[in-house]
Amino acid sequence: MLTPERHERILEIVKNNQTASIKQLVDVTQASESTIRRDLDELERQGHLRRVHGGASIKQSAADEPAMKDKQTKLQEEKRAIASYAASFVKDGDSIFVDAGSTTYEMIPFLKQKDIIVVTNGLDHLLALTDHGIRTYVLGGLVKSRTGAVVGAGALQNLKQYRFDNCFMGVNGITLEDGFTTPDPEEAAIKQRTLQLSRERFILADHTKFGETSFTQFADIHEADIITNDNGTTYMDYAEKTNIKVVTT
Amino acid sequence: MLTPERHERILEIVKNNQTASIKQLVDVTQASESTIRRDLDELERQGHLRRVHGGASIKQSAADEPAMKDKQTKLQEEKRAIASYAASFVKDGDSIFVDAGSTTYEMIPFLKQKDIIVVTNGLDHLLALTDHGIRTYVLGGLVKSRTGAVVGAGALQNLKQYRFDNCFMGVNGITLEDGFTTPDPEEAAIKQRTLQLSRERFILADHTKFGETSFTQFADIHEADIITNDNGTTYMDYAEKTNIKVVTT
DNA sequence: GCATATTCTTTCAAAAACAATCAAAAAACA
DNA sequence: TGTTTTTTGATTGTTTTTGAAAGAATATGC
Repeated sequence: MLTPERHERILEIVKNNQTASIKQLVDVTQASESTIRRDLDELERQGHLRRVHGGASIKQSAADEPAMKDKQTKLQEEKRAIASYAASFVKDGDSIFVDAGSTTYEMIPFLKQKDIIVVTNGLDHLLALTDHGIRTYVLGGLVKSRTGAVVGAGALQNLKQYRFDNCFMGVNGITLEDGFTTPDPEEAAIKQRTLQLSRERFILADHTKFGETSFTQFADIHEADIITNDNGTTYMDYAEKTNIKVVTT
Repeated sequence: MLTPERHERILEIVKNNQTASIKQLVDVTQASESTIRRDLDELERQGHLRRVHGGASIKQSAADEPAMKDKQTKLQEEKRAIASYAASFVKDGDSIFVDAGSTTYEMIPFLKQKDIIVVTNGLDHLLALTDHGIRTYVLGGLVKSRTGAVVGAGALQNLKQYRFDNCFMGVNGITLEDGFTTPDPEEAAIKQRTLQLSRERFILADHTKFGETSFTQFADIHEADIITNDNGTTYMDYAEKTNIKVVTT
């Protein structure tokens, strides 16, 4: 059996059973343990599976335990609900800023019908926006490969030429004391400047963001409206200091 | 058994079984191992299969429709050869501009190893560049959904802050009289400005571009070097007016 | 927590496959 | 027919892959 064929078989077995032992794979492929081990190392290096003691298992990304996956999709649904609600604040003729990030990304399908101008610093957003036929401007500057966000001095400079009716922003942490926080200072700088240029300011946040604090603050709690959803939590504390819009899912 | 017949048989076997060993093919064709090896090398070179240790396997994701696709892939290979040659002009430490367009897109894999800064106005380029871990800046401005290119007054303004060691540009038409032409005036404006900001200027053009004229001229024939490939054509006329680099494929 | 049993990593040598070369055979050509 | 070119198969030394073995690391059972 040739190497690629063996790899195929291994991947197939692992995908079907979620997991496979070395012995099992030795039986199937008629190769030695050493060879199987080397194969598994190689396949892990290529990111096709995860090596575990005694064999291999699928990468959690594929199809994880129901519990964990459920949580993931649930959060996604939550984000979509928030995004849909957020999009309802956009009127025809508006110029809006859509920040990089997964929650704001969900807004894009809901913006399709509208006659608007969108500025974004998110790479993924760009493609989706133009795909939906939305008039889109991209912020110029350095592209961070990890987050796919445009940042840096050039981007800040570039921002100055724009004024927005609304801006929509993701966030990593929200507390009454520390306000809105995010891990990356460069992205924070963009957010901060954008807020200054917008008439209406919306922060999109699912329930996991409340009570958290991240590295860099980009605004006080009262400087933007929050759009979130009903998750059993009450946001009374926040309602005193800011305008918080809660959509029920 | 004649050579073409042997090739047919080999391809057939590989396609049916996903994979085939040298021994297996020796049995079927009654040819020697050396001959089979040579066949496999040849067939791989033609892109029909993938050579692996011990034999051959099908090219993953290969849906072969020879007729229609052939012309397409041939042009693609031509573009890749040109792109590879073009990339060889980039040195460590350079700041370069890579224009939107399919030919320049092919350059990206060849830029991977280099320590450079890339500015681009191509959306597809952006993703590929960051994926390859290249330090990338995007031009800010309006995104044209059809071509995925950033254009407009903002982009022109944005360009002013940069200076390039090299710029690499696609083109739609090249003639001695009309110089370099492209259909979209807005993209032409970007090209024109970029040329002014670059120390060395390269136009990448496969053989279909010569003798054509498109709507908007962005440079005279002598204002940039041409990188193209040998396609039986002689480019003597051009050599008198400009620096034309021909890579043989 | 300790002893036992697996499993892992590293190393090494054998086996298989490889690329390069060359001369014979076949085919093409004149 | 004789010459040239191309294709082929055998041979060589080299590289890659493989399986086995020994000691280290990890998991398991009590």
